[in-house]
Amino acid sequence: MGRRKIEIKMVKDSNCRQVTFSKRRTGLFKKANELATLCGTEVGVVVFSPGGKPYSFGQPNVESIADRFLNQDQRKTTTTTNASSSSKRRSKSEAAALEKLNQQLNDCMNQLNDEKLRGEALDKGVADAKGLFLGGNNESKSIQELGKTELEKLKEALEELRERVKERAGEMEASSTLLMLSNAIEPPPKLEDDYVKTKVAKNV
Amino acid sequence: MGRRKIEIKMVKDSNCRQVTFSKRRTGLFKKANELATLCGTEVGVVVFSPGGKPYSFGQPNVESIADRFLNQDQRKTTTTTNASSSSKRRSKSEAAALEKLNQQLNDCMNQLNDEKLRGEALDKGVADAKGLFLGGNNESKSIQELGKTELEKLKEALEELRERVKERAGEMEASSTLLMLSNAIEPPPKLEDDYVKTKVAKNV
DNA sequence: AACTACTTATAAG
DNA sequence: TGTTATAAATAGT
Repeated sequence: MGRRKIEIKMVKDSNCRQVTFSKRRTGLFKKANELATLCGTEVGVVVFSPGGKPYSFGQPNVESIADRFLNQDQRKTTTTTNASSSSKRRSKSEAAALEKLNQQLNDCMNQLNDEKLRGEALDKGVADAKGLFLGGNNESKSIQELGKTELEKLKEALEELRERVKERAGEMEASSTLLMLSNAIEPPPKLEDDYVKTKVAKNV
Repeated sequence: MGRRKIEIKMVKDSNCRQVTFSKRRTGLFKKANELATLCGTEVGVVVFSPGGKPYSFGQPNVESIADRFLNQDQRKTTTTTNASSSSKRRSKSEAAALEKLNQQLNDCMNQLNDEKLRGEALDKGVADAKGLFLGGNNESKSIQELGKTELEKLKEALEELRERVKERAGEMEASSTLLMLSNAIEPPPKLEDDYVKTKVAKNV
């Protein structure tokens, strides 16, 4: 949200870090207040500055939030997010907290696994797509995998390309690429072939 | 930050309120996490939903934040803490286990986030690749984005395709697709064109 | 500390 | 739940 995108990593320069801390603490408290107001809920936030000084926001006040949270009723289901632990109240609830964290970790790892599998599938798809154009030695297979609708689209797209070639016959990459296409598929007469090679040489 | 500016007042419709709560709780926790990460500081947030359900975020965990805050902040309580503030007597091993789980969950969620971003990038890449082939009206731009090396590869790939066409002149999809290619780029004489259309009709 | 150009969050659909 | 137009937060100055 600033002049540039930043990575969410520890800010190295301690001066910048202090500035960032101030700005973002203000923003965080503002958000907390809006949430409490809009939804009529209790919200508590505690932050320690890089120098160790405590800052807090609370609706109605931090202490009551902390107490309510720490002493919360065991009947309720506590949902925690991210780097958090949960409920309190002697060892009984601690066991529950551990169990719940465990469950969250489990869920998270499952999701991570799913995402990884999806990523791999996409990698493969991208590789195939590249192969189809630039690629290797499985063209007919790939082409055969295209559906009829896709073949139609391909045809249309290439017809449009042909028009472009006409329009901009003397231009750069696009044109010479299409000449190459033409050359590769329907070898032109010898002289034409040489002409094409000359054109291509400019761009390759 | 939405389609319209809203007043920061209690949202009347309880359904909308619940939606707003969910979105903004997510946003608040994200901000809290960013602050903690960017500045290397401890941050704790506790929120109760309109239904009274507690949610929390904590770096490293809410309880330690709460304890640190309640025990250190002398401004409001001169007397030492009572029942509510003391989780110091939690056993060392439990604290360590909790901390470790928290760290694992944190790591896992960061990885998950990375994977999701990567997956989105790949999705976009695949979509672009499809557009390049089947696509719309930005062919020349896309082709111009190909580097010289890629143009070389494209040329080689297409030359190999031409060979295949020769070899398997009468065969199915691959061949007719290539005939379409040819047709699209270098329109054959009328009679040839009709022939091609007949061939294509079998497969489209 | 104030200013914006940009990113991010989110209200509405 | 996912999308999009717009408001808001904020990084660099």
